[in-house]
Amino acid sequence: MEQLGWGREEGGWRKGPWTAQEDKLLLGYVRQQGEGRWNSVAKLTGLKRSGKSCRLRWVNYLRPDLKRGKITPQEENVILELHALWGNRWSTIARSLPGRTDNEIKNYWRTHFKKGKPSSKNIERARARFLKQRREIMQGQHEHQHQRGVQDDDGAASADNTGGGAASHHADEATTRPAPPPAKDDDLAMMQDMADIDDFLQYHHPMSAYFLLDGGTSDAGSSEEINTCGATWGSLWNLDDVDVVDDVGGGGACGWGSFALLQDQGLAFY
DNA sequence: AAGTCCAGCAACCGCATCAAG
DNA sequence: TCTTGATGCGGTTGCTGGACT
Repeated sequence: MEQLGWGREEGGWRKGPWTAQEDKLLLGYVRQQGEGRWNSVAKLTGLKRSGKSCRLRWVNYLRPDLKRGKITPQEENVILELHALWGNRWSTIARSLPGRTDNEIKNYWRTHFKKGKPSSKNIERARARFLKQRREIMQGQHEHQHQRGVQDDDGAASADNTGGGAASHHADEATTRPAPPPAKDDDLAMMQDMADIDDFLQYHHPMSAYFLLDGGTSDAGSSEEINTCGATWGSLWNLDDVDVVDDVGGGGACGWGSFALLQDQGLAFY
């Protein structure tokens, strides 16, 4: 049944499901020309698809680094928590899940959570919990730096081994990490929270913050890495009370014990 | 076996943003 | 500065296949 021209040509452009032949043409184009300039795909390949359609097909289906298969529970946790922070910013969330597309995550959310679960209460709780932890850690670090005082003045490099190292790391990642969600509405307080969270994660938890396992070049899709990251997010978010936090790291270093542990395991994060 | 319902997924649409001219 | 085209993003729609009656 053909509704709304589904599977037909409209205005010179084909619409509807892609055929294997069309996929082949598009793949060939990307191999030769690289991503981008989608509007020239039709000219160069004879494909009767709009640039938009080509881009979408590539991003959501043909990209070689896409991770197939069901969303894992760990990924689901990440989706839940990031959605609690960012709302429907699917592309931002997707950047934290290598091999997953915004469309996939959006669909997953709609089918699994849209119908009232988890409750917005839980989302709020997760966010509040995180912000609380963040404040404590920031405070702890501030005190730590204060104690060190100016005695480190001669060694900016030495400072870089702690916070500075993270800072340089931070700078390096600036080009690849997801950009902080842009202000789109007037909920400035929330946006401030989100920006804080973003910066905070970047500094203090660069690995799990966005994993930043470059979907295009790394083996990010391996379930092992995903699971590991998920576990870290679990430790980040599932600290149901601050007692646990205190047990791990004496306040300031809370929860990040798992981070060190993962690094000890020789896992490469960047 | 046939019909219905619904979850999951693929794809389209409209709008926003950005860069080049 | 304005216009225009390309690209990105989020919302929505439509198809498919499996589960259920």
